[in-house]
Amino acid sequence: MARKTGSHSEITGPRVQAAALRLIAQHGFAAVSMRQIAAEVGVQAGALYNYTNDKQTLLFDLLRTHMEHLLNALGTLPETGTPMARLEAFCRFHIAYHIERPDEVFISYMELRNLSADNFAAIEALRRRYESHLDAILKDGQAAGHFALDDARVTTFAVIAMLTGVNTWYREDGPLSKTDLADLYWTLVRRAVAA
Amino acid sequence: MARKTGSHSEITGPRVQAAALRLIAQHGFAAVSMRQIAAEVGVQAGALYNYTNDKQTLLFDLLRTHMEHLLNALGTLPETGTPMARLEAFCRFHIAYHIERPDEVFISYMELRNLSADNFAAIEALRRRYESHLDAILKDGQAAGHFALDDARVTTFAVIAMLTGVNTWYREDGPLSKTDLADLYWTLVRRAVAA
DNA sequence: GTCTATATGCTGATAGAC
DNA sequence: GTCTATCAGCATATAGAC
Repeated sequence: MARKTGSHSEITGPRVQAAALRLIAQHGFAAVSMRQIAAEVGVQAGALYNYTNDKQTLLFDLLRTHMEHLLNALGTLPETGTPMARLEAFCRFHIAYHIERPDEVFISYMELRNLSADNFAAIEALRRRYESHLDAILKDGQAAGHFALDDARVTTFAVIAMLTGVNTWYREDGPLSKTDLADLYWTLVRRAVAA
Repeated sequence: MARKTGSHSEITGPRVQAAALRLIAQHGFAAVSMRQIAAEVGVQAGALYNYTNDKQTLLFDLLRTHMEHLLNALGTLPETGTPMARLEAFCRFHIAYHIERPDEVFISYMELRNLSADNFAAIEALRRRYESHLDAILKDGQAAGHFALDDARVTTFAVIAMLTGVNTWYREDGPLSKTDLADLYWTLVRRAVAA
């Protein structure tokens, strides 16, 4: 299998994504230059444009890929069971996924401002799909009398904000195991919504 | 009272702060240039350096001022009453203050990355002082048997994240009044912590 | 206190050699 | 697919006139 001239790697594309993700999470999109990303990968800046049309597209692809992975993973959760069981599964999933991918989560909240209008709309649509999953669970549980909610939509925002907040303080080398963590948050959510 | 030569305003300093706040909240610190801030104020870029040593200091002063105002306002809350009453007062205060100053809150979370190490440490210390206020209420209520908390520290993080999340979706021209909003969040918090 | 002018360096992106 | 070289523009910050 002949390589093309000058190719030193079969996987430069993913390495560009990984470098961009790490650097943008650390310094912010506007503060990171294409040259910095190239240096992290070990190529010259011009070579990056074999893998992205421009810097904006690079950011958009990072966010879109993250949201699609998140939605795919969400899709593997069982859709049967009581609303309470489904809510617990969602909460544990959300925490586990977010702890596992802090950089992706971080830039998906922090860099929305730096998306073009079209790209922003696309990411927001994916985010709404994710939130609507929780919203549906809450409304089902409300209708079945398992939950006592004054406003399901607000509860969705509140629960997601609370759970996502773990990324601002949780450290894997700290005193709490991931199971402890999920148990603590689940207890808070359960008590907040239970009838 | 003689003005100095070329002075066109007694309040350029505050106007610089306000312009920087608005632009940074909208576009991000690294994406906003001193020229943009100057244009918003109506002066040339060089004139900004009469009011700040450099761009970094401008950001730091915005965040420090916000945190100090927040702590001062927090200090006006009554420190007497049951832990439940103090918790309710804190929650309503936090939501009201954050809704009232969305730009300041936004940059205080988003631009921490762009602070120098020393400046970051200073802002983090102020933030910890704020969080410790809620932590103290939770621990008092726990000790008095009014709250049932598995972990007061985690509950502090969870409650603050949940309440701060209002800024990501709440709009004053939407269907919910500020009172409705505070009532909804307070209900969630109360049920999550009550014994 | 604000202006103009400038020093110095970095930016995103492209062209063409290999 | 990666390199080098380059374009045209904008960045922060400062100096000195007024």
